[in-house]
Amino acid sequence: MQDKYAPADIERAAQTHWNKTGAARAVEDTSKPKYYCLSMFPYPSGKLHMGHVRNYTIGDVLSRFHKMQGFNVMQPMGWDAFGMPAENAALANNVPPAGWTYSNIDYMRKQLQSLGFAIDWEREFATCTPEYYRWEQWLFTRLYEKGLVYKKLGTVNWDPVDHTVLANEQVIDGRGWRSGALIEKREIPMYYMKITAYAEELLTELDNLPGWPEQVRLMQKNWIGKSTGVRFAFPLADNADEQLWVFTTRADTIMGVTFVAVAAEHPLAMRAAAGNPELANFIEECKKGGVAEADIATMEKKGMPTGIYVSHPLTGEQVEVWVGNYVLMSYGDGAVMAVPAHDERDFAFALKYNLPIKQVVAVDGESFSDQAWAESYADKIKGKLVNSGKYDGLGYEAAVDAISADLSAKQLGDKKTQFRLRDWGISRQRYWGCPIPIIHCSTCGDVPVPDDQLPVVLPENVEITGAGSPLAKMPEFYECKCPKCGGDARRETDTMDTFFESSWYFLRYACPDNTMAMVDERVQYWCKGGIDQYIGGIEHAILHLLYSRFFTKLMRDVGLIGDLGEPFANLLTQGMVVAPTFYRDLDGGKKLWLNPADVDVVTDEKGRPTGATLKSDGLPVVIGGTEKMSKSKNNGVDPQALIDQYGADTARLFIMFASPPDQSLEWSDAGVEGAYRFLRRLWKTTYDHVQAGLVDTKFAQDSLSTAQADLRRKLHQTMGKVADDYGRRKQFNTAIAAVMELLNAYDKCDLTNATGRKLAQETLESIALLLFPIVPHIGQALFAELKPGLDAGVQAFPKADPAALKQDEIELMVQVNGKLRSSIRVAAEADKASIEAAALASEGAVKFMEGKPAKKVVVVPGRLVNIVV
RNA sequence: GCCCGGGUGGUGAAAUUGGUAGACACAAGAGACUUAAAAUCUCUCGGCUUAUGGCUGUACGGGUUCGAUUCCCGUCCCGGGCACCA
Repeated sequence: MQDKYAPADIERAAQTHWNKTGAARAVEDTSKPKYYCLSMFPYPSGKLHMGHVRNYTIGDVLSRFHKMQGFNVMQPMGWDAFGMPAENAALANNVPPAGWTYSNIDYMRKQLQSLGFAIDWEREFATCTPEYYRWEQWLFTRLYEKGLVYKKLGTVNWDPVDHTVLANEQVIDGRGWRSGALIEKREIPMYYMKITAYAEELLTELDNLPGWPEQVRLMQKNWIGKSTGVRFAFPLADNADEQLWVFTTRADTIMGVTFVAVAAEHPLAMRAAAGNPELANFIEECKKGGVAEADIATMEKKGMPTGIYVSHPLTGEQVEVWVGNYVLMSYGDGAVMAVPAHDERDFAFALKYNLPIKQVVAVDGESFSDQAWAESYADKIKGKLVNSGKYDGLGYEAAVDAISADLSAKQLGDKKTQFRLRDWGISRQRYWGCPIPIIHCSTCGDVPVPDDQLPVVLPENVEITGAGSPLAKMPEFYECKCPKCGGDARRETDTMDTFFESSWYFLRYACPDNTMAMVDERVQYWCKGGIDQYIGGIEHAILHLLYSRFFTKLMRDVGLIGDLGEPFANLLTQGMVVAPTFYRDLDGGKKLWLNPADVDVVTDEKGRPTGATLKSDGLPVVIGGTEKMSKSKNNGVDPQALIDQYGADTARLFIMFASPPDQSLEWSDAGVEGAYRFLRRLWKTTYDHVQAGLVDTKFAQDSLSTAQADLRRKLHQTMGKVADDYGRRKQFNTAIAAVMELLNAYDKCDLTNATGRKLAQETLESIALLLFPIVPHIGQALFAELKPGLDAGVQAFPKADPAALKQDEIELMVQVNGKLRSSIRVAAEADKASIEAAALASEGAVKFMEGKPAKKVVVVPGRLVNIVV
């Protein structure tokens, strides 16, 4: 055995061994329970970042642990290869997106392999290849025929200078990121997936996902946003045949309506604007800015009257229609009733424009008094109706029932269930994505590309200019014949949202080699009951996970995957790896983001940052917020240096030890040294034992000294704890801490006699196996030294021996009035009365009871005694 | 703005079901070994204090309880998502 821990050597040897034995190869085998362990596949952005290392180490620990527990494990890997960064790189460096992507994949694959993950590389694929995306084109045409894909107008960010559609990320403070031009909203035709048809199932099935974090289920539930309310109409004052429809969850307040607000794009607004230049200007103003909801929701609420009046459906009273910049055309009917007395936003709006405020709900008879009252009252309280004619005195539910019944009788409305969830617009006016398989024919309309003409292959020789859609400038791509009539036609030049690819890749891993079908029966083996563990960033809690659930249901209903309806049985959402951001302001409001590795942070004596300078020029830079590591903020930390210097095991150990997986992790280099030191110490400890000679582990429990029995108890407690931490709690930091404690105890224990050496052998063998899932290379090497010829990865995970766990005497804490005052040692099986007596007699208890009698004594078995005086 | 999380020593964190707050580490300081350095080992390490003890302390303000980092109400701050970043 080498006396020094040499990670480079043992990692190379272990990886060679695993490759040679096909250790990570997954083959269907019905004799064992399967364990499909999936980590979210990476976007090939260039090189691995810390978030990847964290994500894939978690997956690897769970995979290796379950393999040792007897499962047939599959851990695949692939590439989410379409996306904007490839086009950005093309613009910046004049490299073709395909070439850029494939070379990134090659580099990142090597990095993943150097980390020693037990990945079945024979299942690898990239989503940008026709072999992959042809199947989603095929599915798209099936869904189009079923009516689950349809075309309608959608609103996008339009850059009027570059004449191009921008992603929300490319709109910075309302301006285009390259042109600096003020962004406008523009409506263009797009294809939509009818996810709302599955809203109810996507919602109810959340209750059948006990393996998902409550947090994620709640976020999805709120996102789908089922609400029951009333949809009703205001007839137009000058033409009762025409109606303005709205939806409300507060139909009880309908008698308090003092105006109606519509979106700028609403037909009524457009009509009113025709003869009203001022209003037309206002509507134009509403079109300024991007489409991101966060921006719309935080901007100043503005409005303007249209001069159009509608009749209140119950009172016939005239109510004016306003245009409001906060009303979204894409929600419901693009119009809302306004009840300033009972809605915060309406209240603020009414105050600003001097509109009437009419209280119609009261709690405990309180009546509207002043502005402050209304602010605290609005939107919060349901009570009894007042000022509402025949509805006075009714509570919320009775009022909604009565009002909706009256509306229904007049055929002006009814109760309705509404979802916040909107259909999924999938058209992108970009190049590096999957072409939408539709052909536009002037006589036949939109025609899906027939199966025998699939795939529609994305051309790879392309010029990226940043202005307009590249495919729309390539006649050799878009000129085609109509599959129906054979006449000249134009191919769709939009590509699909890249969420399309990531919504089904996990099913394709079961059968990546199938050239005849999207998926096959192997999905039934690997995905039965759902993928056993899915691991990925919490930032995907809503969109990616919801789309994947939706796709699974779509594919089920197309008959592709049997009755599989939910893709992920267990979900672990890892926290973000975050890092500080640094920038310098450039001309035109742009920012130059600087990598933390290139910046020196200046701190005060308390360790608080006071400023930062760029290493290369020593001049100050601005410290931004601490945010998730991302390409756009240039705050990613490259793990490669860490791997090169210390080896994969140290990198894996450190990142697992730094914090529990679901917590966000602020990156810092400090502590890496400690992880390395621990591995070195473990190596040295094992080396010392091996040098003294290997022994067997057969000995009688009662031949151990008290100290040795204590160590052996700790060893077997640690086995239970680590298995529980890996399997149930998924808290790897505490598992590592427990092994560190064990090694500390080992060092302090005298193990020089014959039994002691056997206990040493037992302890070191166990530690190698306990840590194997986290640090497999050193685990493999140490176990092979301790048990020559044996392979750590195929051993059963250590299991605690009940005889070792037995304890005669235990320590209990003694509190007086809830404060810790002393401790007592009692027999493990001592009864309550004798524990109470011992506690009352203890020195600390006597002192702090000050002679007063005990009013009450609480005994918590195995923990403490609390004496109340 | 809305939805979801989080806030514990100088730092990362632990406390699993309401029961010993700070395990395990990092950093720092002191010492041993060494010609010296590195490595290694030992000790100290929340704050205050009249120090073998006592008081206090888990963002802040309240509450429930014999007992609260944990449960409830309110406030502040930080992070994630908000439908075209992935």
